[in-house]
Amino acid sequence: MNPVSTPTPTSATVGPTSAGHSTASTGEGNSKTCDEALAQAFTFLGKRWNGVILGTLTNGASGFAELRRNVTGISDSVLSERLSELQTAGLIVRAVEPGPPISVSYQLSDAGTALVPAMHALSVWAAKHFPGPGDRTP
Amino acid sequence: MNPVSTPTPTSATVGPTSAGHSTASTGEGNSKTCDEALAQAFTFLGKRWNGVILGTLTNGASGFAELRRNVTGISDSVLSERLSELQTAGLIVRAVEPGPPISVSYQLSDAGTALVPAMHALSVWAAKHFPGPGDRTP
DNA sequence: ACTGGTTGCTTCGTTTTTAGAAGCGACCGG
DNA sequence: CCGGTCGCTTCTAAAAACGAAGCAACCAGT
Repeated sequence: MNPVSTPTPTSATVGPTSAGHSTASTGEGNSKTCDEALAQAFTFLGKRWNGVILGTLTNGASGFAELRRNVTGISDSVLSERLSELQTAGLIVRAVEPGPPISVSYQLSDAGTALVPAMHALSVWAAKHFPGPGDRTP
Repeated sequence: MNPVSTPTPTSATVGPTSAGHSTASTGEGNSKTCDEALAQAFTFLGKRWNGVILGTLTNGASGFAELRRNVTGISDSVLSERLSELQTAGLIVRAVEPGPPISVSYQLSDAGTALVPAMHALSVWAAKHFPGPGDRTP
């Protein structure tokens, strides 16, 4: 399980939550490993920026530069890489408008959109347990 | 926003989902940034291994070595670091049993436990959109 | 007594990932 | 023409993760 490599959707050894590690759950008796599906979810969500990018796209389609501005702190190169990965994984869709000026927009795919309720649950949890950016009283 | 540093719960500049970037949401008109609470959640969940560790601990308390085995693919040093961070953040609790042999166990805190439903939602989503470890048809 | 194993980490060097700046062609407005 | 934006790409530097070795404490077997 090496998430360092681009989470190639083809490999079972992807992400911090690679299926590889999940498959090591032995299956019998001692079943204290992470749920495989959850591990799979964290193939993407456990990778820096993906969660925030997807969260940002819940507001609607955005272009590269717009995302760059709205996902504060992300670099061009990482954003480009993440968008490519998320697209390959089928979580977002990239649409090109060809006529001058050419423009590109990214939006959540059906799969990405299906993730929104879970993301909302995370948001609700965080709002409760991280009351303020500087308030650490979980 | 530098998640590279240990997500010190005191700082507003933590994680890929630092409050710093969320606060840059400008607040008026163009509100397409990620929800601040969600960004905060990804301070931890967007960091390699945290989601899987927390997911693993939903099965109940575990020792270090047990976690090491059950979170397949994680290294000792990263596990140690992550446990420390998650404890500092109040998501897990470390309990020491002193009498020979000394043993240490980690379990979800109240805040960590409160995260379980959201994690479950993620798991359900992933099971639907990633049907199999090697099956990439979201 | 010694050996080998487990536990719960720590340390250190290596590899991978992320960050950050600069760059490019296309397009637009002044 | 210039300067700006867009949508990236490229390259170097910094940070994170990896992987192996190490340590003290403890236990069981010979």
